[in-house]
Amino acid sequence: MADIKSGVNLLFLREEELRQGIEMLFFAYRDFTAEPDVILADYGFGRAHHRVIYFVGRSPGITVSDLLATLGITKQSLSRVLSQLVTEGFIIQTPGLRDRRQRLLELTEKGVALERQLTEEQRQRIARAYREAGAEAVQGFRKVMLGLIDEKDRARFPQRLPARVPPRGRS
Amino acid sequence: MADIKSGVNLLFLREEELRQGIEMLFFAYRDFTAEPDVILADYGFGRAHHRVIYFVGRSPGITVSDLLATLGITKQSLSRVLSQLVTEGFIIQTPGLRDRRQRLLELTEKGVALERQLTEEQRQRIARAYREAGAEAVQGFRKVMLGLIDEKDRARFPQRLPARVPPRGRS
DNA sequence: GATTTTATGTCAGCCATATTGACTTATTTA
DNA sequence: TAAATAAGTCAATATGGCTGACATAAAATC
Repeated sequence: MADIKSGVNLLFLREEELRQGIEMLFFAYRDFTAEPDVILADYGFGRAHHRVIYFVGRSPGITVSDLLATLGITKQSLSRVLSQLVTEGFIIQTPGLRDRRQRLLELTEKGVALERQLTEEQRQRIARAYREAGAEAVQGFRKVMLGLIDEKDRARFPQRLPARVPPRGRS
Repeated sequence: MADIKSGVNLLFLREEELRQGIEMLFFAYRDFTAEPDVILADYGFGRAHHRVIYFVGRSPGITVSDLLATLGITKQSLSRVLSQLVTEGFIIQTPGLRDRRQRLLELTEKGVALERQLTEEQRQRIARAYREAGAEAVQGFRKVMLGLIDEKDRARFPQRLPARVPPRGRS
């Protein structure tokens, strides 16, 4: 009887633990995106604009194809948002040197400023959470998060020394 | 010079680490919601339906107000989704006993079955990530995630022994 | 007992973001 | 030269949010 009861209890705890995991992801993502949304509204932009600005800022000179793959949306969806950002001077497109079909994307100064403004609060939120949790907890956080992410995207997260493309490779 | 260089390096690592944090959240959330979406499409439902089914399943007998607060949307937004789920027999509403203005929400058998089907993959994804990362990492993950979540929502995540409302309190 | 507040629901319209499908243009590759 | 690729566009559609205004029933308060 004690065995059964404890077995049930373990199952319950496990179920509860997994559900909490699901919900933590939901609430964290929600709260995490809420703050930039307020700023974006001032510009008449939405969350989609933020994502584009973020990833272009992250990888200056990124191609449209790569950006599409990163965002996981269709080019038609990207089109509106991207052309808006280009028209309003937050992003510039320059033809690729090796392949002139490509249009490499970069933030303008204005774009960099907006990216900073948008991401700053998120950066602070993460920094605070990391600081309060401690280095060991951060390692655990990374480990679990990587396990949650599809295998194909894990390569985006090198443990150390990202060996990234040098900033502003062209020009 | 060594000091400056190492200071810059530290800043760079910190920046890189924070950006990876932002991105892990983005990709984890995206991959996490992708699988249920496929199933939902079979029913003509969207992600919003999933969230309603999930939280009603999580707290049987929840009031509409509480559900709204949990989801963080307006009643007009909830309305479409909820009435669809009620009409199609996934959720039943029963008047509150103490306050007959309330309409307490519960999953039907059909609703429970769908909830299981939808959440099962997510549960497995979390379970796998937890298992592979280990108990210590999971503690770190929880710590950081809680730090990312707005203070007002942290009470949803008791460390142990949730002391939840007994399932099916009424009837 | 009358009035106010609360819980819920509904109608209408608007906006952002995503989708699919079809087609175009320029450039590179085979 | 022909085929494949990178990027863009037009059109139609779906989903999921939003605001505002109004309605009903029940509870709480004066």
